[in-house]
Amino acid sequence: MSGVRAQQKQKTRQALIEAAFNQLSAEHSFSNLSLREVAREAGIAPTSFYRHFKDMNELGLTMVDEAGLTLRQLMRQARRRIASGGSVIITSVETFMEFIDTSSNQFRLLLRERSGTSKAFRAAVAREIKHFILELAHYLETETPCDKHHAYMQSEAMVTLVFNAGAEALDQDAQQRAELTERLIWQLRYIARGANHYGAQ
Amino acid sequence: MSGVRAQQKQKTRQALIEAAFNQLSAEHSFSNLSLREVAREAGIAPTSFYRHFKDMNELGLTMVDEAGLTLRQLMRQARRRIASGGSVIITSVETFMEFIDTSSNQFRLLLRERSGTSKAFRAAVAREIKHFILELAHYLETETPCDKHHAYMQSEAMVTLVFNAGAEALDQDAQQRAELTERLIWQLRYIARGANHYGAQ
DNA sequence: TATTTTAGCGTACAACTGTACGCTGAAATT
DNA sequence: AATTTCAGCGTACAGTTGTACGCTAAAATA
Repeated sequence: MSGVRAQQKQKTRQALIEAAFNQLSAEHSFSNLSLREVAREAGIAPTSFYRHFKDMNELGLTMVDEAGLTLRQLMRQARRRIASGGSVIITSVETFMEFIDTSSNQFRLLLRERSGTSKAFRAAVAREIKHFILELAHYLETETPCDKHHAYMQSEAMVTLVFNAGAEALDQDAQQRAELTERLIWQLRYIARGANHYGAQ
Repeated sequence: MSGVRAQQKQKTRQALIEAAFNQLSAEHSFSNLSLREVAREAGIAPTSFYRHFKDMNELGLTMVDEAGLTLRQLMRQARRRIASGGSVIITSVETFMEFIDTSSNQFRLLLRERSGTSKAFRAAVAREIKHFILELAHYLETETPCDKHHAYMQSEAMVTLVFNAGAEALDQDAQQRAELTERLIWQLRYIARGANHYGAQ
């Protein structure tokens, strides 16, 4: 097992995924990508693409999974920072902004396919975001005086705002981002305050 | 002035715009549209398209303007309902959900191009949304005990949540929408509460 | 060692795209 | 009435797309 052959296959499969991510940008979305372009950048013949994916859709879903994984790893790291004494809101926001900065194409994929033309894509992204919401909701439920239902709604609102701020940040310079982040933090405070008021148990 | 000729030109121009809107759907975004398909549906030859728009981009920007106009008109109507004694939050949310229901393709355009591949599109959509935020912020500033800066942040957060809920509603049935709307209303209450606390003057 | 499996290639093709170019007939202008 | 303007058309072309098909060489298996 894991012979030379399977190893090489895995390698070009990954090359395809990376080629696709590389071609994403502010001006290029996944649905604009062509199978041929991706294959070209990955250094294989167009027809060899099919040895790895049934079609571009399958590649895309794999990419969504990968982006979700990256995000989850980053947030796990954030939780560690929080556990060792950081502010929840500020640490989470900082971590998310880091994700947007260092993995902007992965974020762009999630952002765009969330409202894209493939139901499967939309569902996949929604699933990733839901993970997120549930994790945060769990935290809020155990660490703040907020009942389960309100914790969920609070979490949902917060994740929505953070995600959206991330989208805006993509087009902004450092100065604008700083202002955006500051507003975002206030807005998260509003929600925390309101939820703790209505949802106190 | 307004001769037979100019009138006919205006008519086919509108036919192009409507053809393009008709071709938008859950599975078809603006960037998937082809000039030829749009021209075909509008009943003109592909090359005649250029008599009306420089390219598809110009058509798209016109469509964004039109969608923004529709939305603004709807919200003006909502303000009238509020003035005659309705709840601000509930009336606004209901009006927005109505927009999504009756003009789903116009909403889809705004939703997708907000994070699309054309900077001009993104800016155009951002402008429409900013209108919205400023209007609501003005209302909050005059009608609630909240200073200017906090009124703006509150408004921004609220519009973001409403817009995002609209996006989710697109894929949902009546039952799910009702639940979503209920959550949304709670979330808006959180924000109102929190903003009034931190921003009270 | 002999056989089977398979990642990757090259060729080929039909479908579609945007758009350049020149024509036409009717409306508008003179 | 003579002239100009111009919305819309048809033809044409080069470029790109996805993918069907059959081949090859090397790795895996027997």
